[in-house]
Amino acid sequence: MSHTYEFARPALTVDVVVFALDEDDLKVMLIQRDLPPYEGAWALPGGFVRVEETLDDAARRELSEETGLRDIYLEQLYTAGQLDRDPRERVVTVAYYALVNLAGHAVQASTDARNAAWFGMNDLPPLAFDHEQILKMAHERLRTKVRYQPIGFELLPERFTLRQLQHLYEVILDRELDKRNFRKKVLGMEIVKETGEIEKDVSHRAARLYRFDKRKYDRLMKQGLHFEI
Amino acid sequence: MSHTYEFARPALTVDVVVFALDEDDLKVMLIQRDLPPYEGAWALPGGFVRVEETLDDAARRELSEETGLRDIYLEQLYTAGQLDRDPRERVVTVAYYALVNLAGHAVQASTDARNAAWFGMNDLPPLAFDHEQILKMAHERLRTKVRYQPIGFELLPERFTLRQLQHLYEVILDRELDKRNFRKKVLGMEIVKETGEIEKDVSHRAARLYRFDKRKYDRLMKQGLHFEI
DNA sequence: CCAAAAGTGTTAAAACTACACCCATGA
DNA sequence: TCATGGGTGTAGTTTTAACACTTTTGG
Repeated sequence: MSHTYEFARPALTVDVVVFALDEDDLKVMLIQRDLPPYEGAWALPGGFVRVEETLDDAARRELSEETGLRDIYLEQLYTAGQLDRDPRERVVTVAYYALVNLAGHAVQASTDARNAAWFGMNDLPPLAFDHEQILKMAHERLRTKVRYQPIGFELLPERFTLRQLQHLYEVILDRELDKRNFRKKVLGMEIVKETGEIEKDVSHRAARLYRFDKRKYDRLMKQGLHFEI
Repeated sequence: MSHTYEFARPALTVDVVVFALDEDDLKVMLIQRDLPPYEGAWALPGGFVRVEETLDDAARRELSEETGLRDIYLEQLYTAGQLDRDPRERVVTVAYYALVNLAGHAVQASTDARNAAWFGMNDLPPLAFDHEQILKMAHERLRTKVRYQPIGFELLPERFTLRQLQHLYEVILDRELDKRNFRKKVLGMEIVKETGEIEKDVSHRAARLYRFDKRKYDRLMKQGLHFEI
């Protein structure tokens, strides 16, 4: 069954930059293409938007189909519409970025008979289409947004140590932070809560585990809290 | 001539929120629709993206056709893809916002035989489609962005007084600023330059005219300046 | 007992806030 | 000469940045 329109229409796709955090690195999930164009090249997960689904739904569906990732933080980034971004025809893509914590979401990468894998941000292969550009924008957005919105917590397990949190900011902002000042600031904002538990299976003194207190954060925001790391 | 595709495709449009600044108010340009749906209702300027033009080009073209505005600051906002945002069929729209200075750009509103007019942000008519939502997002974006990016200057004439600049921030941020502190801060950042000229035709002491120094701003940014009002 | 990371305060410098008066100009 | 906004400095407070040692735990 085919569809006919009076005027030519661009095809519409979504692409998703999925970030995760490692002991030492910010990672991105990429997929190896098994069809032309760019056959064999690595690309962002994504695909065509169906006419009866929203953009967000399309992004989640593609992510789930191609990487097995589900129920993750997802946010629209921008829409790329250069004329020649796809050699086949005019394709406009709505780019998203997503944040996952590696521990919680098993990397059951290749569900769709495709090859999916995590790559370190400093160790990226050449990418298909304009995906390198999209990835750069996503990285930049993450860097700026993480400073004034508590989205970083999405990259951590539900319970985390302050060192993990600090490490997250250090990796994303790409600079070292002072341990005492960082803890003072985070604890002073009162948006993380002690769980009463401590780390397990570490070969040194175990750190306290905290939890992000979204309820409190929302309350403080309403009162005009200026969250900033 | 018609176009046929294997799968149904959403229509793709652009819509633009054009902001301008008044002596006392933030204004938006709206257009009265002369066709269904929402015939007679006010709406954001915008229209269909042609298959051979980029999204930015489409936004500029529509703006020029419908409002006569040209060569203005334009930035992509987000893409709205709810299923029912247009009663006719599935339409995905890429929303933009634009900033103009009222003095420099004659409001030659209705070129396209349409009715175009400026509305104060506190005096808006009901809007067609989801345009109220888009406008709200644009307003919010302007408020947040203006604080850490010098886009506000786009709303002023090339030469402006510090009071105009302060007024701009007061209107957008919706709070009063202290005159001395504001001037200290702006002048301290060294991103505005005295022109040597002063205001004309005012019935009180004439203020000095300044100019935004983009060259210097870019230089300072590279050195890691944290611009913030 | 060693290695590894947890946890903890103080001080100096910088940034921010609040605040009031005289000056220049045109009507 | 009056009304209108232009232009200017200081002091108290808050925020930030720099900095080092003791504690706990497992191996």
